[in-house]
Amino acid sequence: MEEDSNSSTSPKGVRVRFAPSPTGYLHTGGARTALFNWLLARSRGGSFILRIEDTDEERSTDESTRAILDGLRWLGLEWDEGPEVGGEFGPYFQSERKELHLKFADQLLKEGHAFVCDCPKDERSDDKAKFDENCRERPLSEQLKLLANNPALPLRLKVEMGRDIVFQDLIRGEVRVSTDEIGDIVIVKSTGGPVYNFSCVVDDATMDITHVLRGDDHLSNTPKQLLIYEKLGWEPPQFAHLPLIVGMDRARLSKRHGATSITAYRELGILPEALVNFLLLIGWAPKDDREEFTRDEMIAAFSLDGIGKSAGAFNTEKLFWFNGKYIRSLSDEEYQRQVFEFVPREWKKAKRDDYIAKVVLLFKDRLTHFAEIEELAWYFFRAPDDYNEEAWKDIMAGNENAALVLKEIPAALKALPEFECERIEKLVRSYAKDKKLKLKDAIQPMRVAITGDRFSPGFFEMAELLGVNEVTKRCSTALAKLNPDD
RNA sequence: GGCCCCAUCGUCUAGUGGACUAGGACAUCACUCUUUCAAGGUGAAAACGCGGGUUCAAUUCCCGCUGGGGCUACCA
Repeated sequence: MEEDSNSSTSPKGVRVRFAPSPTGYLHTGGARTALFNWLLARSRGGSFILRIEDTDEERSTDESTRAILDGLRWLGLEWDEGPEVGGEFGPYFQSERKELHLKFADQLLKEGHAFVCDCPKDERSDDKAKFDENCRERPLSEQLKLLANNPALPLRLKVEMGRDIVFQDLIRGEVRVSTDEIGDIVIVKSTGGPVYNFSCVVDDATMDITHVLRGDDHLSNTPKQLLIYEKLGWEPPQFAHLPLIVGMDRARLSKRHGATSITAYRELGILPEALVNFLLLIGWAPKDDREEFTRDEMIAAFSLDGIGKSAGAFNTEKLFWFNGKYIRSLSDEEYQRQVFEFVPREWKKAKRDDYIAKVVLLFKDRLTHFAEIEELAWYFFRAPDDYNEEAWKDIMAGNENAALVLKEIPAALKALPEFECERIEKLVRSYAKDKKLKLKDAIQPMRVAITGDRFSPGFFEMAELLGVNEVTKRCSTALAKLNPDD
């Protein structure tokens, strides 16, 4: 693929847009499209424009608009023009541009490129090339009369049959479609509202958009839009169609593949940097083997020729891996601050913040996302009320030293002048040595007693945090279960 | 159904007409570190969908098939 540096790129640089319809939350595919647009603008010193396509009054909601703006900001994809920031090409809500769209539709009608169509609604849908020529060839005066009598009539574009519409897609290469497949497309609905493809063209053109970078699902819209540009006598922008993001089963991304909205990842405790880095690598690859990119690095490395043609699967495991990396790269303070948002309310009620801060730090390299903290660290806030069956069998019931360890070590720990990590370690190590036990055999029973299972952060740090009373209490609870007769 | 698009390890991908014994990453497995689990380190296993061409040579170019996907609205 050639980098285009040709005539259609205006001297002020590229102008790209992300144009979501506010009918739901910002979803994964949309976020990736926004990211690539943003990257193209930033890497070429151009502008990234946000336009909200809210012409579907039934489905558009303010709440969705809110969610989309929030989502983009959270991802760090700031727009140069659009809602809340303004710009000289506004308004940036498509619904507010209706008059403009209709003005150009009217122009097309007057120029004979469009016509009032009174064919029954479903008659044209099947065979586009065959239809009643009546309405198409009617003189303008008659059409206007028709419209005056019945305003609920759509406007169609007059499309010559048997023509090939050809364009160079920056990602796909040459795309060719026959007008036989297109037909006389509707540009204004019988409700009087402009149709998506028409609004889109008018907006892109009047907003001076140079590159339309959008999902593959729009590929078949492009020839239709090109026809509209042609009839309007406008120079079309460059087009680039991004391959879609699919689920691991290659089907369209949907709820059953897990989270699809950006908000959901935010709520799981995914860092925006991780999500962006991950999204970047679906459909785009750098010239080298790098995988981790800061914003500046990705801006520097990005170019359209690194974009592939085939759909990519959204692999949540890799996202989690990226996120773990990004979590570990946070400073301790920043990590604590962020994970604190995910700490359950009961923990905050039960324990002081500095205790919680120390606890969460023990899990910094164990988390793949912040929301995991609850299921990993709960035993720092309450004693286990049961023990994992396997763990109990292997480590407690199946270990003749368990009872001894659970009785003697806590007793010794109580005698410590200061219940602190290094002293605990020293004591436990020398105890194990005296009894000719492996350190593991001394520690694992206590770990099970404390956590209910065989995994946890380092024992000595954990013990220090819990305090001598809690440690001895949990050990004797376990001991009581192990030796019910005592 | 019609039209269109796509096709390298399970997944994201690199790559080229001969340097490919096809590279990297996630996941997997093993080893290592180690008080367990992680994290870290080392290593292993793992792919050019099939069939025809073109060519001295094809994963790379062409055609067909198969598979997957998209579009097929007076939705956006």
